[in-house]
Amino acid sequence: MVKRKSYISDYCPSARALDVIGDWWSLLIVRDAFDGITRFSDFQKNLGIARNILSARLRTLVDRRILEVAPIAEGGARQEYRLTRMGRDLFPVMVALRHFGECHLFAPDEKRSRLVEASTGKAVTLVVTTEDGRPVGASDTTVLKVSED
Amino acid sequence: MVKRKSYISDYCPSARALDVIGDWWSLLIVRDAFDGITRFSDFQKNLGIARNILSARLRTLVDRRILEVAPIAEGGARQEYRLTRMGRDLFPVMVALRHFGECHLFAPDEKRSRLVEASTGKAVTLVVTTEDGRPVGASDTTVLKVSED
DNA sequence: GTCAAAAAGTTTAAAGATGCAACCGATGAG
DNA sequence: CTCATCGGTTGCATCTTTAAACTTTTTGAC
Repeated sequence: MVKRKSYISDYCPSARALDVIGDWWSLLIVRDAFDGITRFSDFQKNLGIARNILSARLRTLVDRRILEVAPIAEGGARQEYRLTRMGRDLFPVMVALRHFGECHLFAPDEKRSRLVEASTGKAVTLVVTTEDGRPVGASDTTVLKVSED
Repeated sequence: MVKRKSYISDYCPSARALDVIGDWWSLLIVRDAFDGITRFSDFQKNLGIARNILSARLRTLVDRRILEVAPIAEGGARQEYRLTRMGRDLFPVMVALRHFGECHLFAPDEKRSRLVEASTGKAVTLVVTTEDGRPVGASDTTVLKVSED
């Protein structure tokens, strides 16, 4: 979609992820999809995005298997956009962004929406851990360059 | 930086976060900063970004308190860009993106870089949990619209 | 100390992306 | 049958990004 130097994303998983959902609108569309929005015009109204751009973004998100299109069930021939399995796997990314926003981008007394567990109403957050479950911070970690799996 | 309808990010923490680091280059710069890069020309070489854009992005990242500028220690008058406390708090976002990339954007046998705990070499990952530590998935959660803190 | 090269930008013109409004064909409501 | 709505597409004006040239300090080599 956007023409860029692709050598950046050769080996780095974060860069490849950004290649897929790194432009301004894509993640907002995904956020709305997590909120249950499925229709073209609902995305459009909610985001205030230009229609041609929304159309292009939805197309590339479908191409990249983040969303899938299906005809709406009840009789009609209209379509709806839903997150694929892969799209739903962006959930931690959304939670991480939300958490960052909550911590740093709101005045203490400012109104905001909150993400909670549906059954208990408890706040949802996230932790970075090693594979055996111990929490780690940025400074405890290092990136191994280009290793075989 | 980019002119957008700002009513999108009125109350949603994810949208505000995207407002700050949601454009293509900013998160890549932050990723490099996590990798220890501090100098203008190192960012430029590593990313292949146009210099004027890098200059603009660094400036806005500094304005938004993600990065800070300081003169380089050893005698010189050159500057270096470092993550602030707030910038380091983007770590979970980077890990989430990296994890998504690793799971979905590489062929099984393809070479890639990996994020590990420095002291043990164990893989680093992340979990979405409730405040009391139980893991939850996207479908277990719901967003409460605009609530007072 | 001098000269050359690199660092860290700024400027400018062309190419590409985005936003806006108008238009269009297919449904669906009455 | 007629009209409004949905889900787009097309064309045009505007804004952004890029690439490449040009400054101005700062290093480094001799």
